[in-house]
Amino acid sequence: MSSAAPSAEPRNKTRESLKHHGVRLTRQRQILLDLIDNSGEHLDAERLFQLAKLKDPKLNRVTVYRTLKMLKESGLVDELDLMHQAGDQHFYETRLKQEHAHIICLRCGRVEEFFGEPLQKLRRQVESHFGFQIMLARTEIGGYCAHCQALRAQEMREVAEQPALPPVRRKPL
Amino acid sequence: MSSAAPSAEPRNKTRESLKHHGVRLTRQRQILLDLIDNSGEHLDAERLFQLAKLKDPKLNRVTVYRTLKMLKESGLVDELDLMHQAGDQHFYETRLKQEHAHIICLRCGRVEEFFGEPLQKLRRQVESHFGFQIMLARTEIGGYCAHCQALRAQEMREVAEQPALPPVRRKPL
DNA sequence: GTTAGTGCAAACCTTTTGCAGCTCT
DNA sequence: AGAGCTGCAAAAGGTTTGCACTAAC
Repeated sequence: MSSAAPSAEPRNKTRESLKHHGVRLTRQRQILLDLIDNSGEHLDAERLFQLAKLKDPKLNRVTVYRTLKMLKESGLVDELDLMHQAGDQHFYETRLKQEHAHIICLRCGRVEEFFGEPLQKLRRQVESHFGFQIMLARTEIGGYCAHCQALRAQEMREVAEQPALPPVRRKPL
Repeated sequence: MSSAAPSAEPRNKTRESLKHHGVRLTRQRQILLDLIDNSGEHLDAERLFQLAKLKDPKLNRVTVYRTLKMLKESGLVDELDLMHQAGDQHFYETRLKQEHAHIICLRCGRVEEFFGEPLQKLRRQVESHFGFQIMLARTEIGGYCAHCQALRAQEMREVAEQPALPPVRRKPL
C-alpha cells in the first residue's frame, strides 16, 4: 500500500452528495465515512462502532446506527446480510464499486466478490420483463470455498469414526 | 384452481425427506408444513404463527421458530429477507421450486418472482471461477413496480406543491 | 440563532435458550 | 421406555426512540 490516502476522491464524492441533501458533516460522520470507505472489509454496526471509538471514545453506538440508516436511505451504502453467516446483523459497503455478488463460505466465513455479466443481464431482464425500476439489488451465495470443501470432507470422516462427537458447526478460521 | 389439494405430492416429498433425517412428524409440524407448502405467500415467523394458531390455538411461537430453523438446516426451505421492506424479520418458502430472484416493490411491498437463465449462468460461473460448492443462493431486487412508478411521480408532484407535508413513506396498498 | 445531530437511557422487535413435562415411535 | 419435541418464561441480540443538550451552518 502506498502512503497516500486511497479514498480521497471517493470520499469527496460522498461528501458532495451529502451536502446536496442538506446533511451536516459532523466530526462523527466524518469518522464513520472514512471507516466505511477505507476499510476493505464488510463492516457491521458493532464493528464500525468499535473502530470509530478508537478515534473518538465518546462516539455513541446510536450515532452509528443513525448514520448507517441515513447513508442507506441516501443510496450511498448498500446493506448486506451475508447469509446471516455470523448472526442477524447487517453489513455495509460503499456503493462506489460496480455491482457484484457476495460469495460467503459457510464454514470459514470468508467473503468473495463476483463481478460478471450475468448480474447486468439479470438487471436488464427484470427491468424489461416487469417494467420495474431497480433501486437496489443484492445477490448472496452461500456454500463452501475450495479450501473448506476438503476440510469438511475430513471432518465428516472424523465424525463417522467417532459417533460420540456431534457434528458441531466449526468456528471461522 | 381445481378442488384437489395441490401440494399432496410435494408435501409427501418433504415428509419423506424429514423421515430420512430421523425427524418426528408431530401434529405441530404437520400444521406448519402444510401452511408453508400451501400458502402462496412468503410467510414470516409471526404470520405463520398466527395462521397456525387458527388450527391449533395451543401451538407456541417458539415451536414455529424451532421448526423453521430445522427446515432451513435440512435444506427444505429457503430464508429470505425481501430487502427488509417490512422490517427485519425473515420470510420462508419451500425449496421445491426452481431457483428464482425476488423482485420487491419498495412502495407497495408486492413481491414478484423472476426465473431466468442469468441465475443459472451466475451459479455456473461462480462454481467454476472460485471452485465454490454452492449450497444456497439468494437474489433480491428492490425498486418500484410499474404501477407504483406512476403513483410515486404523482406523490412527488404533490409534495412539491405542499411543502408542509414531509415526504413520508406510504403504507402498502 | 436555528435546526440538525448527538449522547444517554430505555424501549422495541425478533429470535434463542433452559427446563420440566409431554408424545411420538 | 426413551429420545425427541413442546410450551412456558425468561434472556439475548440487534436496532430504534424520546428527550435534553450540543454543535454545524
